[in-house]
Amino acid sequence: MTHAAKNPVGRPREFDEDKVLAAAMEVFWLQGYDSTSMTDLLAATGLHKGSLYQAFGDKHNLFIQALERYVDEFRREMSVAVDQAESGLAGVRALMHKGIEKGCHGSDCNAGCLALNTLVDKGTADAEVVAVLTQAFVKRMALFAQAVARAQQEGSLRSDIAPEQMALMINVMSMGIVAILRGPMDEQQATVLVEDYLSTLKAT
Amino acid sequence: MTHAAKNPVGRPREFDEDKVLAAAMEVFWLQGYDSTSMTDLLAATGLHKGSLYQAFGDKHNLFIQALERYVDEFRREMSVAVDQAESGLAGVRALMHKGIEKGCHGSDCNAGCLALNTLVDKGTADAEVVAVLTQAFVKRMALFAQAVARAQQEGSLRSDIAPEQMALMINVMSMGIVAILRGPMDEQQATVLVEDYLSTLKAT
DNA sequence: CATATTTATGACCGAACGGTCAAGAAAGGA
DNA sequence: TCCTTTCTTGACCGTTCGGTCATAAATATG
Repeated sequence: MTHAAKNPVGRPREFDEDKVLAAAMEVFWLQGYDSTSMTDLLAATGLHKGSLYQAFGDKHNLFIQALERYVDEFRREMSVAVDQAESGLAGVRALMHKGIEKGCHGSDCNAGCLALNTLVDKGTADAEVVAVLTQAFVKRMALFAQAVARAQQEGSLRSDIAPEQMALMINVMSMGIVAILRGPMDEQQATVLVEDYLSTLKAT
Repeated sequence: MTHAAKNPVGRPREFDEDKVLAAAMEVFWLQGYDSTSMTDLLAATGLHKGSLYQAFGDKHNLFIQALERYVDEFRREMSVAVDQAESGLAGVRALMHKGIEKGCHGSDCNAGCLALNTLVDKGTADAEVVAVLTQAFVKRMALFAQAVARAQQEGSLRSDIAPEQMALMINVMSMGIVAILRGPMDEQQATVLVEDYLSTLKAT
């Protein structure tokens, strides 16, 4: 029975919840969960301690919300990219490029992917994180599988591997690329790698 | 001028340095650097605070040594695996399997790879970590490239991609697999994925 | 205006952190 | 035996951590 009240009683918020969440997400993204202190978050959001806790709960809660925001935004971007593609193959390529682009976020261009960073960092230890990430993974897989299936129907990708399986493979390769972007590989090399990889998937 | 003295002056160590390092490595592996407290390390090693600090320096120093131990051991295992292989293709397969096996270490079978975990966690922020990991990466690449080159010469892997580039690609795929082993994928699925992937690399 | 309700502010808290160090114990050398 | 050196033990330290809460301020309602 919680309908959004238009004129809520009490002192109104002085901050934009989503802007705060975006700022928190950014910090978690760049620094990781453990390395991000409440002090960092307060500085980034501009809020004071009480306000942050009252609005978002504790640090872990805030992180979960920031992570959800991230995966939603990411999926939306990927969805747009694949929808704009003029072919299945172009869609697959766009998805992989979007991942690289996302991983090359920020000034140092090696922040990586918050979802992947979190997965590798926390593994299966954190149940709430697992829930968010698995759901995100399923949706992401659907995007990949759809693009792959289309490309196979168009005859541009080989058909000797089931679309779901190929989608998984491509997804995993994407994750590998994004992971290594954190270290010894740059964006350009990653792009080359994508093309090399796609060449192994093309129909003969 | 530091030749190892056979009868060093002073009270002798009561612990095996390498055993302690192995224990510390294990904890860092399972929990990650930030989530591992000195208390955890003391419990795992059985040492007391002063001894640990006196023998290994501070936490970061201990971690670097543990990481070095890890990558050395890993590389040795990979080297053995590839040397035992009866063909180039078998070597490549063995390398990928070794990575999975390593990633499925421990009871929960999802500890991942300490090197990869560290790369994703720290990125380029920690200079000493970067140094260790880049050197390890180079050596690892050499192993992969050698196996790939052999397989290409034997005609079992396609030759339209330069061995170094294909080695990089395989390496990245391996990393992706190990990364996702931390989450929604199990060892068996990973093995299937390896075969699917190798099928895309085989010479036609 | 009075009251109820919500938010803003920042002082404050206990716990845990990484790290230090003084005192005692165990060895070799003189 | 006594001294020097190294290692062991664990008490101790200052800092930072995540988190709480009392108070003040701002709005809607009556």
